[in-house]
Amino acid sequence: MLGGMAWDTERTKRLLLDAAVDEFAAHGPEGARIDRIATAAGVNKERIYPYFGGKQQLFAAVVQRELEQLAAAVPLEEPDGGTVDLPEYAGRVFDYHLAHPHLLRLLQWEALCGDGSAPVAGEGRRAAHYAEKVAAVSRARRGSGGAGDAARGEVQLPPADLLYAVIALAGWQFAAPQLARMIIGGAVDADPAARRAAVVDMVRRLAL
Amino acid sequence: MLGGMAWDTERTKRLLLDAAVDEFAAHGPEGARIDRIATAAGVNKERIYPYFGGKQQLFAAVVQRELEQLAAAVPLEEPDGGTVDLPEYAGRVFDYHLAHPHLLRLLQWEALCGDGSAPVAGEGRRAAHYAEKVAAVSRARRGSGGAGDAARGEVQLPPADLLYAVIALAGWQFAAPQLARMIIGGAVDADPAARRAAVVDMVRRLAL
DNA sequence: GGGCATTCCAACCCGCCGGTTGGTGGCTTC
DNA sequence: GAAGCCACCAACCGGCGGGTTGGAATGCCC
Repeated sequence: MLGGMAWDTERTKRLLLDAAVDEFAAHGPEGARIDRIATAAGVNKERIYPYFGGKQQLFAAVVQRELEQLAAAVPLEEPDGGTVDLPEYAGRVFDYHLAHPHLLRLLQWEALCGDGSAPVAGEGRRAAHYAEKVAAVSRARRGSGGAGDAARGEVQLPPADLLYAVIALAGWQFAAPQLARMIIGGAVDADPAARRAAVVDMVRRLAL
Repeated sequence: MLGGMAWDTERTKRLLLDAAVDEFAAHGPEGARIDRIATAAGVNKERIYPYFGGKQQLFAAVVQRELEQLAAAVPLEEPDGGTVDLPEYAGRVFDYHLAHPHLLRLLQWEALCGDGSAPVAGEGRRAAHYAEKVAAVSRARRGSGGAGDAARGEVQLPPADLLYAVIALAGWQFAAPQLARMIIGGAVDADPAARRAAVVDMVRRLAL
């Protein structure tokens, strides 16, 4: 039609996926409406079925693509040459969630709708990804362990717990904004920089 | 009929609420089915409308009741005279989530289904409740602030941030079990005591 | 016994929504 | 031009599910 360029099936699929990300993130696999996705994409809804098979498969495709984009946007190795600043990393995780609120919502829908104990799609790859991050944290901390803290009788937190804390502290206020709003007083949207600074500060204290 | 005791409207309402908790926690306000709730309660579904008004109101009633139960079961102030042990409080929050997985799921559904910025049902009371907790934390810390930490140039974390951290650290592994499983290696179910200890330890470090 | 409220049962209405189908026209390839 | 795929449009189907209604049984109060 007005877009003119027919014959580009990849573009059609991409338009559908783009619209589906918004719709699924907003309403979840149950509440999402096929018609809304098609309308938002500027594509007829029937196109979904030859390309993806149905609503559930479209949701799976959306989650998969978002995870791939995450893996591409957040590389394992630090680009600046190997030094790992964990509090700053927490800040970047916060930034990512702030800029891409879809991902966490999709993961929450996945957690809520799926069986809690059953492995999710692509769990193997994703677990390996996190194991790599834990290893990176462990590597980075081995050198930076201050003797002063050791003198205080403190034992460092296990790297996995630390990574868990980073993700929880950075992510919780996006996952449960109504709680964060009621506790903090202002929403995340009110002053993102302050929230980011708080997360960075908390991780800094934990990483001692 | 078989229950015999008709005429006990409170009992009927309670039966409906009990069944609704399970149904809503499992499927959310959209995916929940009125018929399933009524059947599980052993009550006819029409009873819902005179008592609660509809599906959404029933969901709100369920959330409210569960929150009241949490507040009653996990007080912040020690009953033995007002001392506040924040790490231990985090541990008790963890215990509560472990024993009552419904609550956090309900809050997640609420967060996902509701408009992110619009106030949720009963937000005023709930916000006041959290403000009270923040005040208690603030009161408790004023005395315990170690001079040693001040000598190190450390400023204490704001009480609200601290309470936020407690709730986030204790709750995240129940809210996103698949992430926790992939990061930590074992699920929460595998070794709850270890996870609890980790949460308590992290809060202890933050509360310094 | 006569009102009145509560509950059960059993349909029923109606809108929504996932998915399908048939027809038309355009673009590409041969 | 003929064949074939791609996309649009429009209508349609069928089931599901929230919510409603009417009728009958039962217990409470006067």
